[in-house]
Order: sequence, then C-alpha cells, then structure tokens
Amino acid sequence: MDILKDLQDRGLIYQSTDLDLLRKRLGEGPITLYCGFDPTADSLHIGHLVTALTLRRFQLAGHHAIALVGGATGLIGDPSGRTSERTLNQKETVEEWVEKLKKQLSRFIDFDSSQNPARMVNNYDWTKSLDVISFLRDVGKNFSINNMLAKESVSSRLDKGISFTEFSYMILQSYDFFKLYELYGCELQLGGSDQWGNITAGTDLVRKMHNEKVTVHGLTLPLITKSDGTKFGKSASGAIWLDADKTSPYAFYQFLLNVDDNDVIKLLKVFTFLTIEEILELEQEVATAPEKRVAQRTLAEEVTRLVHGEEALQRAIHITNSLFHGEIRNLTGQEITEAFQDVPSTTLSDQQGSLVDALVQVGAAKSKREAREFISNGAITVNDVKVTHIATKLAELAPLDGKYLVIRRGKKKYYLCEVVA
RNA sequence: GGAGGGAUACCAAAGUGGCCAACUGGGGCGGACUGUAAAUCCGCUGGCAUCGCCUUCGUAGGUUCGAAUCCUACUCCCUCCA
Repeated sequence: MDILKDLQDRGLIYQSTDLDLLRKRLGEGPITLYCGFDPTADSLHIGHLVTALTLRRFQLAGHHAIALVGGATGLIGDPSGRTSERTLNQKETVEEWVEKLKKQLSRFIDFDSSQNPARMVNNYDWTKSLDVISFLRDVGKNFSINNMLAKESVSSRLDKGISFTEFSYMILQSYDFFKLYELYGCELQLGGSDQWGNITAGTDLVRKMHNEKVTVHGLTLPLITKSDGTKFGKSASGAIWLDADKTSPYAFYQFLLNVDDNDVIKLLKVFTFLTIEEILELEQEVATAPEKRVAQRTLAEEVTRLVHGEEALQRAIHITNSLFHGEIRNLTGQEITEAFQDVPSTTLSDQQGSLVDALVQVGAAKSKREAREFISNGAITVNDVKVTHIATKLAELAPLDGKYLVIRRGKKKYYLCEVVA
C-alpha cells in the first residue's frame, strides 16, 4: 500500500521535506518514524488524534512507529503557535501527565503486537543526563542563532518577548530526532503544522551531525478546520478531551454526531480507518439523504470506539437512544445511573421541596428566577413529562424507580436528581 | 510637562436629575420549524418575591425629597501638543 498516496487522499499532508525522496525511501522498505507529544495537560485532546492516528496509519502499513512523550520538552515549553510565554509546570505534575499520555497513546498505537510493535520513548531519558558543556559544544554548535531567529515560532515572539528557555526548545526537539536516529534509525518525524520549524531544525541537525551524509525526513499535518474557518475540536464547554473523566464517552460521541454536513467527510478521512471508497459512498449518502446523518453516525461510532472502546461506545449509543428516541420511563433504576453518570446530578433530601429549588440545586438554572422562566417557557421536562406549573412540588413528579428525576432542559441538556427520604 | 475625551450589565453602545433594572446590536439561553442541522421567526437575559422589595452604571465621599445623570477627590484608559 502506498502510504503517502493514502495520506494525500485524506488531505493529511501539509508540508514536507523532499517528498519524492521520501517516497523513494518508503519504496525501499519499512521506515522508522516518530511523533512527539508534550505533556502540557493531563490528557490529549481530539486534535492530538490527527497525528497519533497518522502514526498508526504508518504502523499499519508496516512501518516502525515511535511515540515520544516529552518528559523533558514538557518541562521547557514549546513557543510554537503561542503568542506569549508559557508558565512552567511543576516537575511532579509533568511526570504525572507523562504517565497519563502514555496510557492514552497505547489506545491508538499498538505497542504489544508480535509482528511490528511500536515503541514508546520519553525524551527525558536522554536529556536528563546531558551536561551543559557537552550540550553547548556538541549540539549547540550546530545551530545558528540567525536561523533560529528566523523561525516563525521565535520571530513572532520577538516583539512580545521570549525567554531563553523557550527559545532553546527547538534545540531539544532537534536533539530528540538525532537521538532517535542514533538509537533506532528513525528517519522521519511527523507533527502538526505548527511543528514545521522544529522538525526542519531536527532534520538539519541530524544531517550536520553526520557531516551532510545522511538525509532524514519531515512531514507536517494540516490543522483541521471546520467549513466556517474555525478550528475543529472545541465545543461550547471547551476542548474535547480523550480522557473519559474529562469528556465523557457520551459527550464525545455526541460531539462527533453533531458535526456539520460540510465537515463530516473531511473528518471521516482524517479520523477513521475507513477506506477512501467507503468514505466516498458516505459522501453520496450525505448528498442524497442528509437527514439520515449516516456519515455522522459512522464518524461518531468509529472514533468513539477507537478512543473509548466498544463497551463505552455501546453505552453512548444506548444513552443517545433513550434520550433522543426512546422513553426514559422505560429505563430501570440501574440503567438510569449508568446512562446519566456523565450528566450533572444531585441528591435531594426534601421530598416536599419545589421543582424550582431542585433546578437551581442541580445546576439547570442559575437562579430561582431563571428556573421559573424555564418552567413557564416550557423548557423543563421531568421524566418525559413537560412541567409548566411554577409551583410544582417534587412529590407530584412520580420519580422513576421511586427516586430518580430525570430533568431535561431545552432539547438536549440533562440533569439527574436522586430523591432520598 | 501641557490640552482634551472617556470609564454603563457577558461584549459593543445609548442614556446626561424622577417615566431607568437602564434604548439598541452582538453573544448566550429558551420556544416554534427541522435532521439532536443550517437559515428564519418569537421570547428571555441582576437577585429575591404574592402587588412589591433589594443590589447595580470606574472607586470614595457630597448636593437633592429623589442621581447612571450634578459637585469634589482618587484610580485607570484614549487622543492631541511638547
């Protein structure tokens, strides 16, 4: 399989070093490649999936993938794409995040396969023991300040200011590439479009360290944008995380299910392993029967399964069905706790309390006034029954399984109240 | 250093003694329509409550029966001249 053609068909190639040379090299046999992930948060988000899955595409095509977590670079801070200096994170925090990222990456990249297992590395391992003198003599000598200043990540910060720490970032990342070439014969680095400067700095370093006799390659992937020009991956409530505790599988599934018709095909190409042919069929489906949203459903299922597993996917579908197409009343108490574990909930002790107070307590309304407004607007449904009387008491609402009140506000916001004696 | 202009609710922007909880636009939220869409239309958008009450218009005081509106001081921002 021609991996480069597949990536091109999917719109996944943005910038590259000599593409013909890379194609030639790939034709000669499996290549070792790497992509780095810096621990800047306790979880990856949906944007990281683009590069992580591309790494997997290479692995599936028989190439040797290395996933690097930036235990060292995460302590320094990449200036790329940032308009201001980062605040340094605590060492312990970064260590913790490294572990979390490692765990997440193993969901998409196969480190245990018997034929072609991928490798996980942490650049802290070879950076921690680097002493200043050898770093400056052996590595630093290969970097020209003039060149470094010209890089977008640095030049864009010269007016606003940049610390020496962040300025040096690209040297560390370049050293990673060099180190991986030495250790594992790694010849290709993948990254997001903002990584171009760091990647070329790396290919340059490897070449210089070998007296211009070695060529390694770099590839960047495009930033995924929506048809309205904005960045993909942000919901009203913030980033879409891969950590189930930060973005529930249900919310994750819903996010993808709700993508615009104009974006869904592009996203299928980027985020799924469906063949281009299969995706083109779905494109037809969008054109002829958009209301069925087959493409969106496919996208949501494929990616949720990939990130959270089959079981979580089924749960997300089940919740979706009962919330949007089924009857909540049909659910058992156990199913309710399961279905609404991702939804804001609260426990009410006063069965004689008013619905208005309950709405405020569960967070469905910011104030009693707003709660009353929602009720009189017909925005509030409790256990499938629309409530329109402001003075409604909890006791009148017939809890499911004797204790659950499933409150819906508007069309798709849910809250769960458990009433205890 | 000198001269002038401004600070209003999430943002923008009216209001210049009582009719102001404060025009209007955007955003947000809710409703109708729909495909859990887009577009469109309608409503709400300080808090508590049974008429009504309480807290808000940069900060702190003052004048007045009554102030976002007038006066004083302070803080911050902008423009122009040096």
